[in-house]
Amino acid sequence: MDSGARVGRPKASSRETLAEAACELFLEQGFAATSIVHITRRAGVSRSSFFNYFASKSDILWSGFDERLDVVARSLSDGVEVDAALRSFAEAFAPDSLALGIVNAAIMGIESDLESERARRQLRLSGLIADRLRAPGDDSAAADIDGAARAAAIFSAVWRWAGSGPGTSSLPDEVTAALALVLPR
Amino acid sequence: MDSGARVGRPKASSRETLAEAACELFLEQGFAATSIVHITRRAGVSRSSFFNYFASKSDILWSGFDERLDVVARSLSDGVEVDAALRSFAEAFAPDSLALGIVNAAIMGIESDLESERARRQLRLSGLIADRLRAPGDDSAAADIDGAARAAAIFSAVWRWAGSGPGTSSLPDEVTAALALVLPR
DNA sequence: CTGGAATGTTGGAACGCGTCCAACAATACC
DNA sequence: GGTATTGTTGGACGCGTTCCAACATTCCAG
Repeated sequence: MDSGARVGRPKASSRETLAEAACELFLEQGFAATSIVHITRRAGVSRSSFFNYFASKSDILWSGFDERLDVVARSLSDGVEVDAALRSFAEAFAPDSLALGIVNAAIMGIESDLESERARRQLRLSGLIADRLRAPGDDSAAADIDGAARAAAIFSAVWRWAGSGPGTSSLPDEVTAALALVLPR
Repeated sequence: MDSGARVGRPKASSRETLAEAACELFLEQGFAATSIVHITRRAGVSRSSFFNYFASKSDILWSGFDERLDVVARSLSDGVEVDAALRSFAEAFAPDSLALGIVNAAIMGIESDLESERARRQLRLSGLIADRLRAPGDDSAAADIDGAARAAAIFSAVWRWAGSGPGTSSLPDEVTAALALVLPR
């Protein structure tokens, strides 16, 4: 558990610096019109450095979410109960760039990008849950369907929570409410 | 119902020609390693012409599927019953580039692309169904969840059908079986 | 103090996708 | 033959993304 860097050249930037610069620009000129050069210029680093911090442009919005999703993936493959794993996802998720993007999707002009990226993650979560739910010897689509329903509940909750402005509602509450709507088999 | 072109320069190619050339190359060298220039060269046209036939590279695989999905979208917004609309989707869907891609996903190296593109469409269908299902005055996540479950059933059926090799199973049967697994509310 | 070893930054090249456009080619109709 | 129509072509452009070699900054061991 190293708290500070010990050796080597210290970082000249950080994810936060870049994400902040990026979000400002997204709000000012939109996502598509903001190039990576733009972002790095405002953050005071070179274009090459960007990819030391984010794997792609959309990663700026999704990296926090993805970290949480990775934790859920591990929990699920470690045998944690599905609903427990999903609820723990909600508890540790803080308002971040993604929430900002959801609220200001129209201003940033990212409705379509947001949908694509959401879709990928929702399907991923769906598959993770289905794998955990699949009964041995049952190769039917039942697990896929249940997984999709639960994943949809989670994402619907996140969107509702982000859309109503952070603080107005609690994500764990939204998740619990949505999961309660999933029909038990 | 115009059967033949009347006026103007006749087409030098066709979607089929391009799709065939593309699929051959995808099988030979993989999807990522096959550039659009590659495809058009084999098809005997110029690179510019490609975009007269397909909107993107992945469109080669998905255009047939998307056409069917557009029909479903229209049916749903025209008031057709959800299950009827979904079943009619299955009836008119023929083995095409997409089915080929699903079966040979590993050879083509498109597992990840296939997942992304599938995710987008599945979420789209999910939303279409949810909009049709949403009861007036109910702004809960219930419709989203039901939509996701049904969309998952459809896509699960398509994948099973394509994966088992066309001819082995019938897509309408797969769809009916999968829809039967969706729990009624 | 000196010289690695470790870590990070930088600029540039390269590639492919997707968009746009003006020039050109082939067809049907008058 | 002229002309409107439809399609093709080549080229240019911007962007995201990958790769890499050169360089900079820090720590630590001798």
